[in-house]
Amino acid sequence: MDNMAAVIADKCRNCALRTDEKLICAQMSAGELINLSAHSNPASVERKQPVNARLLDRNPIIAIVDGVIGLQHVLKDGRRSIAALYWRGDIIDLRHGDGQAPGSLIALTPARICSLSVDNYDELMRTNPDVQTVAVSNMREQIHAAAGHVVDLGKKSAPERLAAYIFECRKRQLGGKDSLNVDLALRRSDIADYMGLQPETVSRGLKELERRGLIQLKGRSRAIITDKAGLRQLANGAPEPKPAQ
Amino acid sequence: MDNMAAVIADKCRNCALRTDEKLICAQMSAGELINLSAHSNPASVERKQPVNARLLDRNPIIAIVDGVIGLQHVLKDGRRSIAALYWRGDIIDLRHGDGQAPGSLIALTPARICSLSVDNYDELMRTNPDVQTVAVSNMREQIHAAAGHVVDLGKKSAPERLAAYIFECRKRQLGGKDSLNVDLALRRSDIADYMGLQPETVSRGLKELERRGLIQLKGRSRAIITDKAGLRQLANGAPEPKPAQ
DNA sequence: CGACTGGTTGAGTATGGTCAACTTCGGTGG
DNA sequence: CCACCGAAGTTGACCATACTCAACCAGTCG
Repeated sequence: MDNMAAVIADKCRNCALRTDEKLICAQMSAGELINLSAHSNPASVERKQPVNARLLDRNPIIAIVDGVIGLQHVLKDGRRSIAALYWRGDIIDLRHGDGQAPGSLIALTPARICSLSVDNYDELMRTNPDVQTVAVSNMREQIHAAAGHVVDLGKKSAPERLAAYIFECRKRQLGGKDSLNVDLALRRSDIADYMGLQPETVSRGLKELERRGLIQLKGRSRAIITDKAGLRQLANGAPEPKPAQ
Repeated sequence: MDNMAAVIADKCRNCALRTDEKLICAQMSAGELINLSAHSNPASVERKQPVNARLLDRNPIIAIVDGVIGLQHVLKDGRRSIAALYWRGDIIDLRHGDGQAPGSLIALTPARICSLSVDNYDELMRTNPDVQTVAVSNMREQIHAAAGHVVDLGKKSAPERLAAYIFECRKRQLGGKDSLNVDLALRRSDIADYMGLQPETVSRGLKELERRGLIQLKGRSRAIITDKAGLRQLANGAPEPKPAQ
Protein backbone atom coordinates (compact mmCIF):
# COMPACT_ATOMS: atom_id res chain seq x y z
CA MET A 1 0.00 0.00 0.00
CA ASP A 2 2.64 2.48 1.03
CA ASN A 3 4.76 1.13 -1.77
CA MET A 4 2.02 1.77 -4.24
CA ALA A 5 1.36 5.21 -2.89
CA ALA A 6 5.02 6.01 -3.15
CA VAL A 7 4.93 5.92 -6.93
CA ILE A 8 1.99 8.23 -7.35
CA ALA A 9 3.43 11.25 -9.04
CA ASP A 10 4.12 14.26 -6.84
CA LYS A 11 1.95 16.42 -9.03
CA CYS A 12 -1.04 14.26 -8.13
CA ARG A 13 -0.34 13.54 -4.48
CA ASN A 14 -1.75 16.72 -3.02
CA CYS A 15 -3.95 17.77 -5.88
CA ALA A 16 -7.51 18.60 -4.89
CA LEU A 17 -8.82 16.36 -7.66
CA ARG A 18 -7.30 13.51 -5.67
CA THR A 19 -7.76 14.63 -2.08
CA ASP A 20 -11.35 15.80 -2.37
CA GLU A 21 -13.24 12.56 -2.35
CA LYS A 22 -16.04 13.90 -4.50
CA LEU A 23 -13.71 14.68 -7.37
CA ILE A 24 -12.59 12.58 -10.26
CA CYS A 25 -9.09 11.41 -9.37
CA ALA A 26 -10.23 10.35 -5.92
CA GLN A 27 -12.25 7.61 -7.60
CA MET A 28 -9.18 5.95 -9.03
CA SER A 29 -7.02 3.16 -7.75
CA ALA A 30 -3.35 3.94 -7.27
CA GLY A 31 -2.58 2.05 -10.46
CA GLU A 32 -5.12 3.92 -12.50
CA LEU A 33 -3.90 7.24 -11.20
CA ILE A 34 -0.29 6.44 -11.98
CA ASN A 35 -1.32 5.45 -15.44
CA LEU A 36 -3.34 8.60 -15.96
CA SER A 37 -0.74 10.90 -14.54
CA ALA A 38 1.75 9.76 -17.15
CA HIS A 39 -0.28 11.60 -19.75
CA SER A 40 -1.77 14.42 -17.75
CA ASN A 41 -0.56 17.99 -17.66
CA PRO A 42 -1.15 20.15 -14.63
CA ALA A 43 -0.86 23.82 -15.45
CA SER A 44 -1.31 27.21 -13.87
CA VAL A 45 -3.00 29.92 -15.84
CA GLU A 46 -2.78 33.64 -15.12
CA ARG A 47 -5.92 35.70 -15.10
CA LYS A 48 -6.91 36.80 -18.60
CA GLN A 49 -4.69 34.19 -20.18
CA PRO A 50 -6.21 31.67 -22.55
CA VAL A 51 -5.74 28.01 -21.84
CA ASN A 52 -2.98 26.92 -24.13
CA ALA A 53 -4.52 25.87 -27.43
CA ARG A 54 -1.74 23.43 -28.20
CA LEU A 55 -2.41 21.70 -24.93
CA LEU A 56 -6.11 21.50 -25.69
CA ASP A 57 -5.52 20.05 -29.06
CA ARG A 58 -3.66 17.07 -27.72
CA ASN A 59 -5.61 16.69 -24.48
CA PRO A 60 -9.04 18.21 -24.85
CA ILE A 61 -10.22 17.09 -21.42
CA ILE A 62 -9.61 19.72 -18.77
CA ALA A 63 -10.28 19.34 -15.07
CA ILE A 64 -10.40 22.45 -12.94
CA VAL A 65 -8.37 22.28 -9.76
CA ASP A 66 -8.75 25.84 -8.60
CA GLY A 67 -9.86 29.23 -9.80
CA VAL A 68 -12.44 30.02 -12.44
CA ILE A 69 -12.21 29.26 -16.14
CA GLY A 70 -14.62 30.80 -18.63
CA LEU A 71 -15.81 29.51 -21.96
CA GLN A 72 -15.50 32.55 -24.15
CA HIS A 73 -17.08 33.30 -27.50
CA VAL A 74 -16.18 36.35 -29.49
CA LEU A 75 -18.61 37.38 -32.20
CA LYS A 76 -17.40 38.56 -35.57
CA ASP A 77 -17.82 42.19 -34.63
CA GLY A 78 -16.01 41.89 -31.33
CA ARG A 79 -18.81 41.43 -28.82
CA ARG A 80 -17.56 39.06 -26.18
CA SER A 81 -19.64 36.58 -24.31
CA ILE A 82 -18.77 34.16 -21.56
CA ALA A 83 -21.02 31.19 -22.10
CA ALA A 84 -20.14 29.20 -19.01
CA LEU A 85 -18.08 29.27 -15.86
CA TYR A 86 -16.07 26.30 -14.68
CA TRP A 87 -15.05 25.94 -11.05
CA ARG A 88 -13.10 23.44 -8.98
CA GLY A 89 -14.04 19.90 -9.85
CA ASP A 90 -15.68 20.69 -13.17
CA ILE A 91 -14.60 18.67 -16.14
CA ILE A 92 -14.56 20.24 -19.58
CA ASP A 93 -14.69 17.93 -22.53
CA LEU A 94 -13.98 20.04 -25.56
CA ARG A 95 -14.43 17.40 -28.21
CA HIS A 96 -17.01 18.65 -30.64
CA GLY A 97 -18.63 16.32 -33.13
CA ASP A 98 -19.26 18.29 -36.24
CA GLY A 99 -20.03 21.94 -35.95
CA GLN A 100 -18.02 24.96 -35.10
CA ALA A 101 -15.57 25.20 -32.26
CA PRO A 102 -17.16 25.41 -28.84
CA GLY A 103 -15.33 28.63 -28.03
CA SER A 104 -12.08 29.15 -26.19
CA LEU A 105 -11.13 28.75 -22.57
CA ILE A 106 -9.79 31.67 -20.62
CA ALA A 107 -8.83 32.07 -16.99
CA LEU A 108 -11.01 34.60 -15.19
CA THR A 109 -9.04 34.30 -11.96
CA PRO A 110 -5.63 32.79 -11.48
CA ALA A 111 -6.37 29.12 -12.00
CA ARG A 112 -4.91 25.67 -11.79
CA ILE A 113 -6.07 23.04 -14.21
CA CYS A 114 -5.07 19.59 -15.34
CA SER A 115 -5.46 18.37 -18.88
CA LEU A 116 -6.12 14.69 -19.30
CA SER A 117 -5.46 12.35 -22.15
CA VAL A 118 -8.58 11.44 -24.07
CA ASP A 119 -7.60 7.81 -24.29
CA ASN A 120 -7.07 7.45 -20.59
CA TYR A 121 -10.21 9.32 -19.80
CA ASP A 122 -12.38 7.27 -22.11
CA GLU A 123 -10.82 4.09 -20.82
CA LEU A 124 -11.57 5.07 -17.24
CA MET A 125 -15.11 6.00 -18.16
CA ARG A 126 -15.58 2.52 -19.53
CA THR A 127 -13.87 0.54 -16.83
CA ASN A 128 -14.31 2.43 -13.59
CA PRO A 129 -17.94 2.97 -12.63
CA ASP A 130 -17.04 5.46 -9.91
CA VAL A 131 -15.16 7.64 -12.34
CA GLN A 132 -18.07 7.34 -14.71
CA THR A 133 -20.53 8.36 -12.03
CA VAL A 134 -18.53 11.42 -11.07
CA ALA A 135 -17.96 12.49 -14.65
CA VAL A 136 -21.51 11.90 -15.80
CA SER A 137 -23.05 13.64 -12.85
CA ASN A 138 -20.74 16.57 -13.40
CA MET A 139 -22.05 16.76 -16.96
CA ARG A 140 -25.60 16.62 -15.63
CA GLU A 141 -24.78 19.48 -13.29
CA GLN A 142 -23.38 21.48 -16.16
CA ILE A 143 -26.53 20.93 -18.20
CA HIS A 144 -28.64 21.90 -15.24
CA ALA A 145 -26.57 24.99 -14.55
CA ALA A 146 -26.72 25.99 -18.20
CA ALA A 147 -30.50 25.76 -18.17
CA GLY A 148 -30.64 28.01 -15.14
CA HIS A 149 -28.30 30.44 -16.78
CA VAL A 150 -30.41 30.53 -19.93
CA VAL A 151 -33.41 31.46 -17.82
CA ASP A 152 -31.41 34.27 -16.25
CA LEU A 153 -30.39 35.66 -19.60
CA GLY A 154 -33.70 35.12 -21.29
CA LYS A 155 -36.11 36.75 -18.94
CA LYS A 156 -34.49 38.46 -16.00
CA SER A 157 -33.75 42.11 -15.36
CA ALA A 158 -30.27 43.30 -14.55
CA PRO A 159 -30.71 43.28 -10.75
CA GLU A 160 -32.28 39.84 -10.89
CA ARG A 161 -29.39 38.50 -12.90
CA LEU A 162 -26.89 39.90 -10.45
CA ALA A 163 -28.76 38.39 -7.52
CA ALA A 164 -28.62 35.05 -9.31
CA TYR A 165 -24.93 35.56 -9.98
CA ILE A 166 -24.23 36.18 -6.33
CA PHE A 167 -25.92 32.90 -5.44
CA GLU A 168 -23.93 31.09 -8.08
CA CYS A 169 -20.69 32.38 -6.59
CA ARG A 170 -21.85 31.46 -3.13
CA LYS A 171 -22.75 27.96 -4.19
CA ARG A 172 -19.41 27.34 -5.83
CA GLN A 173 -17.06 28.92 -3.33
CA LEU A 174 -15.32 26.74 -0.79
CA GLY A 175 -17.20 27.39 2.41
CA GLY A 176 -20.19 28.12 0.21
CA LYS A 177 -23.40 26.90 1.64
CA ASP A 178 -23.39 28.59 4.99
CA SER A 179 -21.65 31.86 4.40
CA LEU A 180 -23.25 35.22 3.78
CA ASN A 181 -19.92 36.53 2.76
CA VAL A 182 -19.58 36.06 -0.97
CA ASP A 183 -16.55 36.55 -3.14
CA LEU A 184 -17.71 37.92 -6.48
CA ALA A 185 -14.76 36.12 -8.08
CA LEU A 186 -14.82 37.90 -11.44
CA ARG A 187 -14.10 41.41 -12.59
CA ARG A 188 -17.03 43.62 -13.50
CA SER A 189 -16.52 43.26 -17.20
CA ASP A 190 -16.36 39.47 -16.94
CA ILE A 191 -19.51 39.41 -14.84
CA ALA A 192 -21.05 41.59 -17.51
CA ASP A 193 -20.07 39.29 -20.36
CA TYR A 194 -21.29 36.30 -18.40
CA MET A 195 -24.63 37.77 -17.41
CA GLY A 196 -25.34 39.42 -20.75
CA LEU A 197 -24.87 42.97 -19.48
CA GLN A 198 -22.45 45.86 -19.76
CA PRO A 199 -19.94 46.64 -17.01
CA GLU A 200 -21.74 49.90 -16.30
CA THR A 201 -24.97 48.04 -15.79
CA VAL A 202 -23.29 45.59 -13.43
CA SER A 203 -22.01 48.48 -11.40
CA ARG A 204 -25.40 50.17 -11.25
CA GLY A 205 -27.14 46.88 -10.56
CA LEU A 206 -24.98 45.98 -7.60
CA LYS A 207 -25.50 49.47 -6.24
CA GLU A 208 -29.20 48.92 -6.62
CA LEU A 209 -29.09 45.66 -4.65
CA GLU A 210 -27.24 47.52 -1.94
CA ARG A 211 -29.75 50.36 -1.99
CA ARG A 212 -32.56 47.85 -1.51
CA GLY A 213 -30.78 46.49 1.53
CA LEU A 214 -30.20 43.03 0.06
CA ILE A 215 -26.43 43.09 0.09
CA GLN A 216 -23.58 45.21 1.30
CA LEU A 217 -20.55 45.71 -0.87
CA LYS A 218 -17.14 45.45 0.75
CA GLY A 219 -14.47 46.55 -1.62
CA ARG A 220 -14.69 45.55 -5.24
CA SER A 221 -15.01 41.84 -4.97
CA ARG A 222 -16.93 41.05 -1.84
CA ALA A 223 -20.61 41.14 -1.06
CA ILE A 224 -22.23 40.49 2.29
CA ILE A 225 -25.74 39.16 1.91
CA THR A 226 -27.87 41.13 4.36
CA ASP A 227 -31.27 39.81 3.30
CA LYS A 228 -30.89 36.30 2.03
CA ALA A 229 -34.59 35.60 1.56
CA GLY A 230 -35.11 38.86 -0.26
CA LEU A 231 -32.14 38.31 -2.49
CA ARG A 232 -33.33 34.80 -3.27
CA GLN A 233 -36.79 36.08 -4.11
CA LEU A 234 -35.30 38.60 -6.46
CA ALA A 235 -33.02 36.04 -8.07
CA ASN A 236 -36.04 33.83 -8.66
CA GLY A 237 -37.89 36.61 -10.37
CA ALA A 238 -40.52 37.34 -7.77
CA PRO A 239 -42.33 40.63 -8.25
CA GLU A 240 -40.79 43.42 -6.25
CA PRO A 241 -42.74 43.86 -3.02
CA LYS A 242 -44.31 47.30 -3.15
CA PRO A 243 -42.40 49.48 -0.71
CA ALA A 244 -45.18 50.83 1.52
CA GLN A 245 -44.38 54.48 1.01
CA MET B 1 -31.47 -14.68 -34.17
CA ASP B 2 -34.96 -14.49 -35.60
CA ASN B 3 -36.18 -16.12 -32.45
CA MET B 4 -34.56 -13.45 -30.38
CA ALA B 5 -35.92 -10.69 -32.56
CA ALA B 6 -39.37 -12.15 -32.26
CA VAL B 7 -39.60 -11.32 -28.58
CA ILE B 8 -38.61 -7.70 -28.90
CA ALA B 9 -41.67 -5.81 -27.85
CA ASP B 10 -43.81 -4.35 -30.60
CA LYS B 11 -43.48 -0.91 -29.12
CA CYS B 12 -39.73 -1.05 -29.73
CA ARG B 13 -39.61 -2.84 -33.06
CA ASN B 14 -40.23 0.15 -35.27
CA CYS B 15 -39.27 2.88 -32.88
CA ALA B 16 -36.80 5.40 -34.28
CA LEU B 17 -34.63 5.01 -31.19
CA ARG B 18 -34.05 1.46 -32.38
CA THR B 19 -34.09 1.83 -36.15
CA ASP B 20 -31.86 4.89 -36.38
CA GLU B 21 -28.43 3.45 -35.82
CA LYS B 22 -27.10 6.60 -34.24
CA LEU B 23 -29.66 6.49 -31.44
CA ILE B 24 -29.57 4.83 -28.10
CA CYS B 25 -31.66 1.67 -28.44
CA ALA B 26 -29.87 0.75 -31.64
CA GLN B 27 -26.76 0.17 -29.54
CA MET B 28 -28.36 -2.61 -27.56
CA SER B 29 -28.41 -6.33 -28.06
CA ALA B 30 -31.80 -7.95 -28.43
CA GLY B 31 -31.58 -9.20 -24.86
CA GLU B 32 -30.73 -5.77 -23.46
CA LEU B 33 -33.56 -4.19 -25.38
CA ILE B 34 -36.07 -6.76 -24.18
CA ASN B 35 -34.92 -6.17 -20.67
CA LEU B 36 -35.14 -2.41 -21.00
CA SER B 37 -38.50 -2.43 -22.71
CA ALA B 38 -40.05 -4.22 -19.74
CA HIS B 39 -39.65 -1.01 -17.76
CA SER B 40 -39.93 1.62 -20.43
CA ASN B 41 -42.99 3.69 -21.23
CA PRO B 42 -43.53 5.06 -24.68
CA ALA B 43 -45.98 7.94 -24.68
CA SER B 44 -47.47 10.50 -27.00
CA VAL B 45 -47.83 14.04 -25.80
CA GLU B 46 -50.10 16.64 -27.31
CA ARG B 47 -48.76 20.09 -28.01
CA LYS B 48 -48.87 22.30 -24.91
CA GLN B 49 -49.26 19.32 -22.65
CA PRO B 50 -46.72 18.76 -19.90
CA VAL B 51 -44.93 15.46 -19.74
CA ASN B 52 -46.70 13.51 -17.07
CA ALA B 53 -45.10 14.31 -13.77
CA ARG B 54 -45.97 10.95 -12.26
CA LEU B 55 -44.17 9.28 -15.12
CA LEU B 56 -41.11 11.44 -14.59
CA ASP B 57 -40.99 10.70 -10.95
CA ARG B 58 -40.67 6.98 -11.46
CA ASN B 59 -38.64 7.11 -14.68
CA PRO B 60 -36.78 10.37 -14.90
CA ILE B 61 -34.92 9.44 -18.07
CA ILE B 62 -36.74 10.55 -21.19
CA ALA B 63 -35.71 9.83 -24.75
CA ILE B 64 -37.28 11.86 -27.52
CA VAL B 65 -38.59 9.85 -30.42
CA ASP B 66 -40.26 12.59 -32.36
CA GLY B 67 -41.43 16.17 -32.04
CA VAL B 68 -40.02 18.87 -29.82
CA ILE B 69 -40.02 18.95 -26.05
CA GLY B 70 -39.14 22.10 -24.13
CA LEU B 71 -37.66 22.53 -20.69
CA GLN B 72 -39.85 25.20 -19.22
CA HIS B 73 -39.23 27.45 -16.23
CA VAL B 74 -41.89 29.74 -14.91
CA LEU B 75 -40.72 32.58 -12.68
CA LYS B 76 -42.64 33.52 -9.57
CA ASP B 77 -44.35 36.41 -11.32
CA GLY B 78 -45.40 34.39 -14.33
CA ARG B 79 -42.66 35.11 -16.84
CA ARG B 80 -42.11 31.95 -18.81
CA SER B 81 -38.85 30.81 -20.24
CA ILE B 82 -37.95 27.80 -22.33
CA ALA B 83 -34.45 26.91 -21.32
CA ALA B 84 -33.77 24.15 -23.80
CA LEU B 85 -35.25 22.31 -26.73
CA TYR B 86 -35.05 18.55 -27.09
CA TRP B 87 -35.41 16.89 -30.45
CA ARG B 88 -35.38 13.32 -31.77
CA GLY B 89 -32.63 11.30 -30.22
CA ASP B 90 -32.00 13.61 -27.30
CA ILE B 91 -31.91 12.07 -23.87
CA ILE B 92 -33.11 14.02 -20.88
CA ASP B 93 -31.86 12.95 -17.49
CA LEU B 94 -33.89 14.85 -14.96
CA ARG B 95 -32.17 13.63 -11.84
CA HIS B 96 -30.98 16.65 -9.94
CA GLY B 97 -28.50 16.32 -7.14
CA ASP B 98 -29.33 18.92 -4.57
CA GLY B 99 -30.79 22.14 -5.76
CA GLN B 100 -34.16 23.15 -7.04
CA ALA B 101 -36.10 21.28 -9.68
CA PRO B 102 -34.68 21.62 -13.16
CA GLY B 103 -37.98 22.90 -14.54
CA SER B 104 -40.78 21.01 -16.22
CA LEU B 105 -41.05 19.36 -19.60
CA ILE B 106 -43.71 20.41 -22.03
CA ALA B 107 -44.46 19.38 -25.58
CA LEU B 108 -44.04 22.23 -28.05
CA THR B 109 -45.22 20.14 -30.96
CA PRO B 110 -47.05 16.83 -30.88
CA ALA B 111 -44.36 14.52 -29.62
CA ARG B 112 -43.51 10.93 -28.95
CA ILE B 113 -41.21 10.09 -26.10
CA CYS B 114 -40.09 7.06 -24.16
CA SER B 115 -39.32 7.11 -20.48
CA LEU B 116 -36.69 4.68 -19.31
CA SER B 117 -36.06 3.10 -15.97
CA VAL B 118 -33.16 4.65 -14.13
CA ASP B 119 -31.85 1.28 -13.04
CA ASN B 120 -31.79 -0.14 -16.52
CA TYR B 121 -30.28 2.99 -17.93
CA ASP B 122 -27.51 3.15 -15.39
CA GLU B 123 -26.81 -0.52 -15.82
CA LEU B 124 -26.52 -0.10 -19.58
CA MET B 125 -24.25 2.89 -19.13
CA ARG B 126 -21.95 0.73 -17.07
CA THR B 127 -21.98 -2.41 -19.14
CA ASN B 128 -22.50 -1.38 -22.74
CA PRO B 129 -19.81 0.96 -24.05
CA ASP B 130 -21.79 1.77 -27.19
CA VAL B 131 -24.75 2.91 -25.16
CA GLN B 132 -22.41 4.92 -23.01
CA THR B 133 -20.81 6.55 -26.02
CA VAL B 134 -24.14 7.55 -27.48
CA ALA B 135 -25.49 8.85 -24.19
CA VAL B 136 -22.35 10.72 -23.19
CA SER B 137 -21.90 12.32 -26.57
CA ASN B 138 -25.53 13.39 -26.49
CA MET B 139 -24.82 15.09 -23.17
CA ARG B 140 -21.78 16.77 -24.69
CA GLU B 141 -23.93 17.99 -27.55
CA GLN B 142 -26.43 19.39 -25.10
CA ILE B 143 -23.72 21.24 -23.22
CA HIS B 144 -22.35 22.57 -26.48
CA ALA B 145 -25.79 23.62 -27.68
CA ALA B 146 -26.52 25.29 -24.36
CA ALA B 147 -23.32 27.31 -24.62
CA GLY B 148 -24.30 28.50 -28.07
CA HIS B 149 -27.73 29.40 -26.84
CA VAL B 150 -26.29 31.38 -23.95
CA VAL B 151 -24.25 33.40 -26.42
CA ASP B 152 -27.39 34.08 -28.44
CA LEU B 153 -29.27 35.30 -25.40
CA GLY B 154 -26.40 37.19 -23.87
CA LYS B 155 -25.24 39.37 -26.69
CA LYS B 156 -27.33 39.10 -29.80
CA SER B 157 -30.02 41.38 -31.16
CA ALA B 158 -33.48 40.08 -31.98
CA PRO B 159 -32.83 39.50 -35.70
CA GLU B 160 -29.55 37.76 -34.90
CA ARG B 161 -31.27 35.46 -32.45
CA LEU B 162 -33.93 34.57 -34.97
CA ALA B 163 -31.32 33.83 -37.62
CA ALA B 164 -29.63 31.54 -35.13
CA TYR B 165 -32.95 29.92 -34.32
CA ILE B 166 -33.62 29.19 -37.97
CA PHE B 167 -30.27 27.42 -38.23
CA GLU B 168 -31.01 25.42 -35.11
CA CYS B 169 -34.27 24.21 -36.62
CA ARG B 170 -32.56 23.41 -39.86
CA LYS B 171 -29.88 21.43 -38.13
CA ARG B 172 -32.33 19.36 -36.16
CA GLN B 173 -34.96 18.65 -38.74
CA LEU B 174 -34.89 15.37 -40.62
CA GLY B 175 -33.52 16.31 -44.03
CA GLY B 176 -31.70 19.12 -42.25
CA LYS B 177 -28.29 19.68 -43.60
CA ASP B 178 -29.04 20.27 -47.23
CA SER B 179 -32.40 21.94 -47.26
CA LEU B 180 -33.10 25.63 -47.51
CA ASN B 181 -36.66 24.94 -46.56
CA VAL B 182 -36.91 25.21 -42.80
CA ASP B 183 -39.81 24.31 -40.58
CA LEU B 184 -39.92 26.79 -37.72
CA ALA B 185 -41.38 24.02 -35.54
CA LEU B 186 -42.61 26.20 -32.68
CA ARG B 187 -45.32 28.77 -32.29
CA ARG B 188 -44.29 32.41 -32.12
CA SER B 189 -44.75 32.65 -28.39
CA ASP B 190 -42.65 29.54 -27.81
CA ILE B 191 -39.93 30.85 -30.07
CA ALA B 192 -40.15 34.04 -28.05
CA ASP B 193 -39.79 32.30 -24.71
CA TYR B 194 -36.93 30.23 -26.05
CA MET B 195 -35.03 33.11 -27.57
CA GLY B 196 -35.64 35.56 -24.74
CA LEU B 197 -37.98 37.79 -26.71
CA GLN B 198 -41.66 38.71 -26.89
CA PRO B 199 -43.95 37.22 -29.55
CA GLU B 200 -44.35 40.65 -31.12
CA THR B 201 -40.61 40.99 -31.44
CA VAL B 202 -40.37 37.57 -33.07
CA SER B 203 -42.96 38.62 -35.59
CA ARG B 204 -41.20 41.88 -36.35
CA GLY B 205 -37.82 40.19 -36.43
CA LEU B 206 -38.83 37.57 -38.95
CA LYS B 207 -40.34 40.31 -41.09
CA GLU B 208 -37.05 42.13 -40.86
CA LEU B 209 -35.10 39.08 -42.05
CA GLU B 210 -37.49 38.84 -44.96
CA ARG B 211 -37.09 42.54 -45.72
CA ARG B 212 -33.34 42.11 -45.84
CA GLY B 213 -33.76 39.33 -48.35
CA LEU B 214 -32.32 36.62 -46.13
CA ILE B 215 -35.41 34.46 -45.90
CA GLN B 216 -38.86 34.20 -47.33
CA LEU B 217 -41.75 33.28 -45.10
CA LYS B 218 -44.23 30.74 -46.40
CA GLY B 219 -47.21 30.57 -44.14
CA ARG B 220 -46.71 30.72 -40.41
CA SER B 221 -44.26 27.95 -39.86
CA ARG B 222 -42.03 27.74 -42.88
CA ALA B 223 -39.05 29.80 -43.91
CA ILE B 224 -37.12 29.48 -47.15
CA ILE B 225 -33.55 30.59 -46.75
CA THR B 226 -32.78 32.83 -49.69
CA ASP B 227 -29.34 34.02 -48.63
CA LYS B 228 -27.69 31.34 -46.59
CA ALA B 229 -24.32 33.05 -46.25
CA GLY B 230 -25.92 36.31 -45.24
CA LEU B 231 -28.18 34.63 -42.73
CA ARG B 232 -25.23 32.75 -41.29
CA GLN B 233 -23.24 35.96 -40.99
CA LEU B 234 -26.08 37.58 -39.16
CA ALA B 235 -26.55 34.60 -36.87
CA ASN B 236 -22.85 34.77 -36.04
CA GLY B 237 -23.07 38.39 -35.12
CA ALA B 238 -21.20 39.91 -38.00
CA PRO B 239 -21.67 43.67 -38.35
CA GLU B 240 -24.38 44.52 -40.83
CA PRO B 241 -22.83 45.31 -44.21
CA LYS B 242 -23.57 48.96 -44.88
CA PRO B 243 -26.22 49.07 -47.56
CA ALA B 244 -24.63 51.35 -50.18
CA GLN B 245 -27.50 53.71 -50.49
C1' DC C 1 -71.64 31.79 -38.51
C1' DG C 2 -69.43 33.06 -34.10
C1' DA C 3 -65.85 32.00 -30.84
C1' DC C 4 -61.18 31.07 -30.09
C1' DT C 5 -56.35 30.75 -30.66
C1' DG C 6 -52.47 32.52 -32.70
C1' DG C 7 -50.38 36.16 -35.07
C1' DT C 8 -49.52 40.97 -36.68
C1' DT C 9 -49.44 46.01 -36.41
C1' DG C 10 -48.99 50.45 -34.17
C1' DA C 11 -47.92 53.95 -30.57
C1' DG C 12 -45.70 55.01 -26.46
C1' DT C 13 -42.29 53.80 -22.92
C1' DA C 14 -38.68 51.79 -20.01
C1' DT C 15 -34.64 49.35 -19.47
C1' DG C 16 -30.28 48.84 -20.39
C1' DG C 17 -26.68 50.19 -23.95
C1' DT C 18 -23.27 53.82 -25.41
C1' DC C 19 -19.94 57.23 -24.88
C1' DA C 20 -17.19 60.20 -22.33
C1' DA C 21 -15.43 61.98 -18.12
C1' DC C 22 -13.91 61.02 -13.79
C1' DT C 23 -12.50 58.27 -9.54
C1' DT C 24 -10.43 54.48 -7.16
C1' DC C 25 -7.27 50.96 -6.67
C1' DG C 26 -3.02 48.50 -6.89
C1' DG C 27 1.38 48.18 -8.18
C1' DT C 28 6.13 50.20 -9.24
C1' DG C 29 9.92 52.95 -8.70
C1' DG C 30 12.17 57.05 -7.20
C1' DC D 1 6.81 56.88 1.93
C1' DC D 2 4.90 59.14 -1.62
C1' DA D 3 4.33 60.17 -6.66
C1' DC D 4 2.96 58.28 -10.58
C1' DC D 5 0.81 55.26 -13.90
C1' DG D 6 -2.43 52.12 -15.98
C1' DA D 7 -6.26 49.16 -15.33
C1' DA D 8 -10.64 48.71 -13.40
C1' DG D 9 -14.71 50.71 -11.83
C1' DT D 10 -18.20 54.36 -11.37
C1' DT D 11 -21.16 58.18 -12.74
C1' DG D 12 -23.95 60.96 -15.78
C1' DA D 13 -26.39 62.25 -20.06
C1' DC D 14 -28.32 60.58 -23.98
C1' DC D 15 -30.30 57.15 -26.95
C1' DA D 16 -31.90 52.70 -29.18
C1' DT D 17 -33.86 48.43 -28.89
C1' DA D 18 -37.16 45.69 -27.50
C1' DC D 19 -41.17 45.58 -24.17
C1' DT D 20 -46.03 46.80 -23.14
C1' DC D 21 -50.61 47.34 -24.16
C1' DA D 22 -54.26 47.55 -27.16
C1' DA D 23 -56.50 46.91 -31.37
C1' DC D 24 -56.94 44.32 -35.23
C1' DC D 25 -56.57 40.26 -38.52
C1' DA D 26 -56.52 35.28 -40.06
C1' DG D 27 -57.25 31.07 -39.86
C1' DT D 28 -59.80 26.77 -37.50
C1' DC D 29 -63.18 24.32 -35.23
C1' DG D 30 -67.58 23.47 -33.41
